[in-house]
Amino acid sequence: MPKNTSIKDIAAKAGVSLTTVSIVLNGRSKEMKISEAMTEKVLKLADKMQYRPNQFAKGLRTGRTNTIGLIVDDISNYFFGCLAKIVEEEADKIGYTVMFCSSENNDGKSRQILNMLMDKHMDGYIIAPTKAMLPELEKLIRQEKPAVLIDRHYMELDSSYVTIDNIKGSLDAVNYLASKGNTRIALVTNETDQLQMQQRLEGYVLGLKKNHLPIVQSFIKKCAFGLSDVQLVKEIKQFMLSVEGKIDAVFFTSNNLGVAGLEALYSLGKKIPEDLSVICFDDNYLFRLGAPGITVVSQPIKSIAKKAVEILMSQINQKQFKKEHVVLRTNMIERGSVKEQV
Amino acid sequence: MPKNTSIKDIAAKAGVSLTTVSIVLNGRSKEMKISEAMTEKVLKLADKMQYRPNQFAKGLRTGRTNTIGLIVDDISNYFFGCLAKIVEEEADKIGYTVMFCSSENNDGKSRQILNMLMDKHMDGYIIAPTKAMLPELEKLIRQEKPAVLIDRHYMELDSSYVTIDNIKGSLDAVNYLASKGNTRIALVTNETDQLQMQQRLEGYVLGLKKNHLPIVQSFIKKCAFGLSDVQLVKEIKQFMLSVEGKIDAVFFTSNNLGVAGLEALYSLGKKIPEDLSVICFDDNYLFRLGAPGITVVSQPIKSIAKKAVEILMSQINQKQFKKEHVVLRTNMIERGSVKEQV
DNA sequence: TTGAAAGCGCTAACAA
DNA sequence: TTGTTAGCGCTTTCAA
Repeated sequence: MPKNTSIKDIAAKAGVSLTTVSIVLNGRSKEMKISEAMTEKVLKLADKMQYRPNQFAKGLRTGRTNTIGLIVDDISNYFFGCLAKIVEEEADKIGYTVMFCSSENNDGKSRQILNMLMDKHMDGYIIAPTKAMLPELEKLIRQEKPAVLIDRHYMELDSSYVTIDNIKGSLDAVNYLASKGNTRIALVTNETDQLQMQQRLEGYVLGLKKNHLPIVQSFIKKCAFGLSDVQLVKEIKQFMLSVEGKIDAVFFTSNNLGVAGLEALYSLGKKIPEDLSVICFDDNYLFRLGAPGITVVSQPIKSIAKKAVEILMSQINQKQFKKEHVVLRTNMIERGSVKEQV
Repeated sequence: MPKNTSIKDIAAKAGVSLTTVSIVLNGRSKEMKISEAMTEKVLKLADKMQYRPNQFAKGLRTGRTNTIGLIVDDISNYFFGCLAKIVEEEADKIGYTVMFCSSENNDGKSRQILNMLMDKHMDGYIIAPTKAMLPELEKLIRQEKPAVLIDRHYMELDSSYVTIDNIKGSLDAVNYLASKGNTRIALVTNETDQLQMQQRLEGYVLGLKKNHLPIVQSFIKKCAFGLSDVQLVKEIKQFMLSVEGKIDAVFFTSNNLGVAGLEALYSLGKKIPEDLSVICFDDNYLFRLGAPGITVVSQPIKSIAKKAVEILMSQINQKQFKKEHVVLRTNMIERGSVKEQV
């Protein structure tokens, strides 16, 4: 293994000291009044010798890694995949790389990944939090490490976050359904204490009230978290059978519930929107096309990611540690899955 | 900032030397014949003092990071998203984290990301390569760094890889279409020198020949790489218009071409499969459901990811450096997008 | 069975 | 304007 060239090698070759080389390589020549000639010489040598700084040594000294840690539920989910892509794009623009972990909404894993990332000294963290990681999260905040929560946050945790107005989003969905004459609206959501899901439920209830529609408990299905796709479809199918003929619309509160829900509905031979109006929180390929396209409450994924990186960077670069709370608005995209009831 | 506890702190507290602590913490007590009592004491102390090893220092000494670098085209793509998820799962099982970068099939970015990851001393690399990164890739291979290419590889590069039998996959698709009586089969692929795409084209041509069908150049559309979604749809739309009435089936060679293609077809008011049979290489949410579901040549994503990690680990752990070439088989999933022509 | 000390490559305080 | 040196936290050789 031919050892990489180090700052020392360059210094030797150039006949100057380590310091000089270090200064030049860090672009502080001007500041430190290193001569043009010297600077030039070192730079050229570094280039010729293919110098690449050793990030361990650098990190050991400076504590910085130029790396952002990203924790999401599941990188293969449409929402989080798109989010990760933008985060990576934005990070790349400013010379950062991204290390990602999926929490899988699994308590055990949640607990350890944040520690794992902290061990690796991320410069900042973008996290879709789970309850299980709260203790670690508190530690992070206490140490004033740059961190931004996304998708949801915890009231008891004084952190920066970028979320969306979930209540308004759900409300929009119900209002829309109601405006088309749908009066018996079912909800399919997750059994969870995550804020965004609770808020989506809340918006649904609020929407029903505002439109003077009855709130029927048996129209609300809360699926357990962490079910396999197959199980999820099965659960939703059962639910759909239990409310057959009693409802005229169903509202899914996330894209993966929507995908599973559609599978359930198709397998029951339901026609959308003839037999049932469908609306979904979150977008997905499947909803964009498909016949019919599914009307959705779409999240501004790009803005969420950009804002999160932006806040993170301001925390990383300024020593002053400002906590920011950003709540973005959702956007209804009308497609063909809602029937105009007569 | 309260400094983290170091090995030194523990040594001081325990009244022993650094060495002893290091040995114990690395689980080499037995081997080094450290007394039970000593071991116990150090371990307890480490736990109580919340010791977490400094990865920089460790890396600086050992050169290892317990991190895998993953380079894909686009993390938000269905195929790569799923792949990334499994890679992360597998890596997690063995105490590794994953750092990912999207090449975006962009030459400039391709060239730099591998260097970026190498700077960060990944223990191994899983890479969907692009032509632009060939020089870096060669360097990697020359240095015998653990690396596995996925999805495609380069003949001129003697590396480990995990791919699928693209020719056979395409052949299956064409055979299937032909068996249903489709005789005028168009192809929508990318303009690229990537092996997998060339092989899919090759399989298509082979399929036509085997079934004694004519090869019509104007039935083959090669879309430029890196088009935006909107542009892609537009291009495919134009193509579809140019072959309107002349074809009875179309074969898309990747999931994102398929998604764009469906959008194009829907916007032209085409009914699938009545107006046109459709088949696609690669799966996607959209194809699984949707009315009708799209018949696809599906890739064994899980196996690809698992195998890649497995090979990587064997390279990382054994000093002996074995290159492996794995070619997995695709799997036709019949859905409703192919018409039985009469 | 344990300890002392060197050194991984870099930065920064201090000296010249 | 440039050089010397300490030290970041860890592993490992060598010595005791």
